[in-house]
Amino acid sequence: MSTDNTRDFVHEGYDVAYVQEKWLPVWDNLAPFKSGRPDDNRPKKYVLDMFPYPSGDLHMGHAEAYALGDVIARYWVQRGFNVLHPMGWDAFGLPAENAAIKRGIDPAVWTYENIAVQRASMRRYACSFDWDRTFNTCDPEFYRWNQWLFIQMFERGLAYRKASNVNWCPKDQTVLANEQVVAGLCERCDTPVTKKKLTQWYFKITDYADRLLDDMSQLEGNWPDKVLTMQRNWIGRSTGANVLFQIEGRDEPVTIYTTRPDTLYGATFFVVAADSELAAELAKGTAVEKQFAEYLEKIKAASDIDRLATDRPKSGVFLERYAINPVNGEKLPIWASDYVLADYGTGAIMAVPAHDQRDLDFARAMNLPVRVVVETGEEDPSVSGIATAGDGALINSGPLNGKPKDEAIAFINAQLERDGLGKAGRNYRLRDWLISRQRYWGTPIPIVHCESCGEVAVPLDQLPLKLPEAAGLDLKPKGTSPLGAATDWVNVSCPKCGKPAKRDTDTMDTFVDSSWYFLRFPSSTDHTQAFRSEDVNAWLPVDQYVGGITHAILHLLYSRFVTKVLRDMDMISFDEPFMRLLNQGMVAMDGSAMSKSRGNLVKLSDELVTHGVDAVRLSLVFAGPPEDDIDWADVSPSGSVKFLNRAWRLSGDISSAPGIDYSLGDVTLRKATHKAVNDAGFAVESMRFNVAIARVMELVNATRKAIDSGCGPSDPAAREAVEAIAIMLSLIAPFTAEEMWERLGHKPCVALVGWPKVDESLLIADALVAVIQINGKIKERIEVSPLISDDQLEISALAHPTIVEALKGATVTKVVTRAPKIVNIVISNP
RNA sequence: GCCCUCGUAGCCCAAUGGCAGAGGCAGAGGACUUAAAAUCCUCCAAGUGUGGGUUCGACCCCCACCGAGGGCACCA
Repeated sequence: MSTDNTRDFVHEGYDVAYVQEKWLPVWDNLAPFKSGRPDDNRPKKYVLDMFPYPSGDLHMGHAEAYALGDVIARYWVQRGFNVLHPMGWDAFGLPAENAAIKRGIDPAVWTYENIAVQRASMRRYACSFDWDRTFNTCDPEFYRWNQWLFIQMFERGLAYRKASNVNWCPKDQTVLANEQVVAGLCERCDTPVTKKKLTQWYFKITDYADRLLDDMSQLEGNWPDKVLTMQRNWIGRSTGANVLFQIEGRDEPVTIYTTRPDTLYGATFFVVAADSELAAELAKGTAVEKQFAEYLEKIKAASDIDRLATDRPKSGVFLERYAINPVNGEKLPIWASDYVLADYGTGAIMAVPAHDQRDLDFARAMNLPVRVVVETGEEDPSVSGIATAGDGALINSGPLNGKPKDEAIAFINAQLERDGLGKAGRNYRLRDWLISRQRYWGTPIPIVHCESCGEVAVPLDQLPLKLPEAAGLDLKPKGTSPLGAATDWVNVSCPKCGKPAKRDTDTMDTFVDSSWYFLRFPSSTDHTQAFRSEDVNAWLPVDQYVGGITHAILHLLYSRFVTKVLRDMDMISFDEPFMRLLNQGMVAMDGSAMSKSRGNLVKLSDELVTHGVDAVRLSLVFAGPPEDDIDWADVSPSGSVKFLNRAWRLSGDISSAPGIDYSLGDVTLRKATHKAVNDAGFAVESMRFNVAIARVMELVNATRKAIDSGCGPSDPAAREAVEAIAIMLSLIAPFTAEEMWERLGHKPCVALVGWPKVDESLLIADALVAVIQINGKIKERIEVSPLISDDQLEISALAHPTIVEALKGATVTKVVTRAPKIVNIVISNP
């Protein structure tokens, strides 16, 4: 027995600490959630919780997510499915490296220590994971397949290196993918991101933009709309046209992208991104070259955050050069400005101030002409200052005059294409995924740079390309990868020609690891390949994915991308990795997110000691809909303790023997049981876990009453009810459920006994109360058979004394009857 | 500025267009107890953010507004 006397539940309840210790070894031994048994004929389901970063022990957020994932996984096990519910660690990344620098130890040591702590906590938290399949991404046996994946990408032209102005986090001293920059700040440390010109590795996710967008139709209704919207916004597809403009004094024309080719006749000037090469070229040798250079310096100094402010006044420099509008030969003055982005489209635009607000703002600031070419019926933009973006008949537009927008676009696109001056095109906001990182604790990029052969992939039989030992390396962030200092590691002979060459010293973004880890679980013990296609195709796609909304774009978009690449390689047979997605809410305290600095941190370990594992799990799941945030101040773990004790006490009251024939039991209680089982199952399948728990609470209350003042403890219905309660509770409160099951005279595991079978005939109530309304207002209630017909109910309603009285002198215009629930009598005069 | 979601007892939350309350927390009273705790029983409370509309009937569907949260926001 426990000697801990700080707990508040010792009184009439069971000893939680003792029960927890009692069952863990039993479960270890029975391994109820092992999913790899070869003779297992059960249908398959794959339930996956996003794997954690091992930054310390588990916290309340983990506790909520894993409690929810567990309800789903355990439910499908009870329903007779062979459930794959694995767990692993997203073990590469900066926190380990930063901790290692601080303490002067190997990041691996810190990482593996934390993994051990988390794993032990997950066991004590009774997570239904299949531990046979676990892995850590920092293990060479995992990351060698990261390297394999990289080489597959490289060989297909989907991994490439280019020089570009990249996002740079000055604090972490590494580059970031676009997805890792949130509102101009580093997603990880909130430091303002700067730009740096670097040659880096990219994955060509833009090749998959259309499929990433279009395949979302498969996810509609099964993923939160919010996430789908965020991904759509992120990909940002637009349709329009690419149009060639000649530049005076330049041989080559310049292509611009526009979504409104119908407004070509309304172009009154031309703008190039000030930080583009084109701008520099056009400015060169002109009288304004110096002015341009000064402007460029000024805008380069401005941070991304400044640039993001939309109400910033427009600025720019007239380059004293001209572009020729291809449809009417007009000379358009060319300006350089920072309101045009160098890396979207071609970095050059035609400006149509009448119908584009940004162009209008610029025109007004620079005193440039405004020409209306779409008759929208709104006020003249040059007067109102508001560009008119709507549809209408084209004017001042030559052959387009009189046409509506869509027709004009089709016409002009065809004409441009015919004349070789342009054609319809699409553009995306999505950029290629920058995967190089200048840090130590990640997967080495398996490329050798050779002066004669260029970029050469490390031969597959030489994988894993292991990280050099951390000992002796300076891991401090300094803007270049620490791997560069590992001379013996860096200097190799070229795999192709054998001449001296150098390894790539960057490591991969850790999102590469998580972009395919879910494929590894079905065959994680196979060390000859990344995954066995037959196993992956048998288990995947993931039936239910559970994790935080923070990965709405990053991890989920990358995973979808890699899945499609592997599909194209014929290695897997599905397009989308995650069929259903649940984003659990956050756990807050007193109205704000928990944090040490706020002083409102609730320690999971403390809560577990005070209330027990089951009560914490129950509290988190019962607190509300899973996707809602939970305020720990609003939930009552001690209330959960009380409820669990109440349920547990029932199991000790039952005086019948196991195996008794339920059909002889009290019908009223049996009906309550079958309704609860039916409704709770439906609620779980609809992810309304809080409602499922309410149904179990109801049944506990009904059973208490039945035992105390109804059919009594020996009635078979009482046993049926309490056994059903134990089984349903096994999804949420596994210790209590197992303890109840044992007290009911059974052997473990309650987790495997199967969801109680619902007898449909017991779902029909004996008698119901039907409501009689007059003009929608309730006048009377009558007890009726659940099988009553509309006609019978209407007759009884109209014959009821109260109704007869109420209808005196009134004209009945209509009677609406919905047996067995309601009769509504519509009268015209009272 | 645009888009999405949500507003139900003191609080957290339920309710296929059909009796607004399932469940819990908090509160009140009672039983048991020498007393307290625990347990058991009973009770209490909103007319669904506001204003319109559709309907025999609206928390639910439609429109507008108010409030909260989230996403997007020089992407041509």
